[in-house]
Order: sequence, then C-alpha cells, then structure tokens
Amino acid sequence: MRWRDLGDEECSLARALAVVGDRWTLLVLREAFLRVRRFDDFQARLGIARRVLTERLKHLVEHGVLRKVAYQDAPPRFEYRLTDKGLGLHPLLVGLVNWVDAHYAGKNGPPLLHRHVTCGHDFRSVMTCSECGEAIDPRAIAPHAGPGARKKKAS
Amino acid sequence: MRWRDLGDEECSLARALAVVGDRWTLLVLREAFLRVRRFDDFQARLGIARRVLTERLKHLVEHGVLRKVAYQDAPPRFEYRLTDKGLGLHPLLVGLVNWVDAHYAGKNGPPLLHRHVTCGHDFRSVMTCSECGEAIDPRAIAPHAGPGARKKKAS
DNA sequence: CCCATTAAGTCTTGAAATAAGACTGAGTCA
DNA sequence: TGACTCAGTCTTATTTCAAGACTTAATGGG
Repeated sequence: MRWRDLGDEECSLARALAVVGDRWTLLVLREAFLRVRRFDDFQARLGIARRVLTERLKHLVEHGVLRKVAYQDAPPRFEYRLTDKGLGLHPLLVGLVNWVDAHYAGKNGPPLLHRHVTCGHDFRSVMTCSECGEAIDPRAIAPHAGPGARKKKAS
Repeated sequence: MRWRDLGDEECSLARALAVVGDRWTLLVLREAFLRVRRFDDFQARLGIARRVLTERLKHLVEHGVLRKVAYQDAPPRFEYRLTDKGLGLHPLLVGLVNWVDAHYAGKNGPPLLHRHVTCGHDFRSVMTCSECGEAIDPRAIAPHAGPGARKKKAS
C-alpha cells in the first residue's frame, strides 16, 4: 500500500493520518498552538525544508485544519491560523506530550507545561469515558465493528 | 533539520514523534490494539513493504512500546506484544479516531467503535483536566515554559 | 536613485526512505 | 519428496526529503 492512498481507507485512524500523519505536520501544528502563524517563522523554528513546509501548510489548509488569511495586500502576505477543527487536536497533542514526559522524563522535568486557564492550574490531559466519566484504563478498551464497517478491517 | 535527529530535541512532542511519528508506525499500533501480534499478520493487514515493517517493529521494541516474545523455538518464531507503555497510547489513538469521526463522518457512521468494558458502553475519549476534572476546551490551554526548558523553544 | 532587507514562496540537487515483490532458511505436514 | 508456513532479508525503481540558492514585490534609508 502507498502512503498517499491512506485517505481512501475506511479506517478512521488511516484517514486521520492522511491529514496529520506526514512528517513534520504535527510539529507545524505544535508551533501553531504556540501562536506561530507565518511561513518564515514556522521555517525558522522548525528548520525544515521550505518546500516541505509549503506542502504541509497547503495540505493542512485543504483539510480545514488551518486557514490561510491575508494580513496585507501589497505585496500579498498571508498567515496561517488554526480553525476549530485544528484546535480540536490540541488536547490530543497535550496527551501525547504527557505520554512522553511520563516515560522519558528529563532530569529537570518537562520543558513545556500546559495551563488550564479555566481552573488556573498546570494540568495533564486525562482521557475519560464519555459515558461514565471515569479515567480510561487502557486495558478496558474493547474495539469492535461499528455501523460504518464494511468487512473486517477498520479502526 | 533531519527527521532522524528528532529524538535529540528538547521538545516532548518531537521526542514522541521520534518514537511513533514515522510513517505506518501508528497503524502498526492500531493492529496491535486489535490483538495482531505476528509479522505476517501485520504485513497482510497493512499491505506495507516487509522491509519497512521489520524496521518499524524493531524501532518500537527498542523504544519499549512493544515486546518481542518467542512463541516457539524450532524454528524460532516471535510475536510482538504491547507493553504498558504501548498500551498507554491506546486512549490517545481513540481520541484521534474520535476527532476524525467527528469531522469526516461516513454516511453510515464510524467503522469502529470502542467499548469501555468498565461501564459497558461504547464511548468517546474525552480529554479532561487532571486538576479540576473538567473537559478541556481547546481554547483554554495555555502552554508555557516548564522546569526542563532550556531557552525558548519547547513543547 | 541605489542598495539592503523582509516575506513567502519556488527550484535544484544529492541523499534517504519507501513500494513491491522475489528470495532465503528452518521446520512442518501429507 | 514436495508443498507450505513464517519471519525475515534483498533488490530495484520510484518518491520524498534536506539544504540552500534563487525569485518577486514592496519598503526604508542615504
């Protein structure tokens, strides 16, 4: 299977990765969550090939994760802002960051903390069950075919 | 910057991606969560190059996400099992799946559901604050430098 | 006017990674 | 014996990436 055909898969995870699973894409979003918006700023902070950055930004805009907004007309200049859909990924990224920090703690602790402005505390993202509200024990997850399943493979 | 040097970054997200950010890696883990354990099964279900699969499995074992366990001696045969560290990624993957399903619902609904065996219901993974217990509004997350920060870049 | 600078890309080139599938080696099964 | 299983390894052609030079349009200073 080719990576480029991932979006055609039935599997939800495959379709998610078709959007944000390319190299650098999640790091571009990390910068976006840190309020970076302009091409050269993304490029300078990530140090990635400009060609790749161009491609990733275009892809994220096409998938509605970022919006390209003109901030001046002459010469035309644009910035990239998160959409609501893009913002929805932030808690997940925090969860991923918490996962690494839990397993590969540096000597001094995590380099970045996240404050929950609602309650004012630095927090970890705790995954809970939408039905019973309890924190999810990873061993208590049982995947099974849903209504949109075609045959046997899915996710 | 080269992708291979990602693990040396201070940024937690970069270090997470150095472990699970390669092409196909998360799909390998999806299969592992669906109880797939053997090389040929992974290969047949994913349809990826065997060379790439070999590399990804080795990488995941090296990083303690999977364990390679002999299940017979002659000829030697192995299977790959999730470690606790690997299991810790399952709620995050469910969250990612929920994210796509929310934004790109198929006509029939999601192809895969997840049951929370503790309460018996199909659930979505809701990210909540470890401090106040509330569901996290993505706009209420304020990243800031933590104790392990070196200069300005992080995550 | 002339030159430097900024910003958002595009282009080029050589180096890596991936896709597809053939091949290998040890052992089992009939 | 010959077909088959399983877990890889190898080969080749194609794609993608890394690094940085180049482009275009405008602004600011001397």
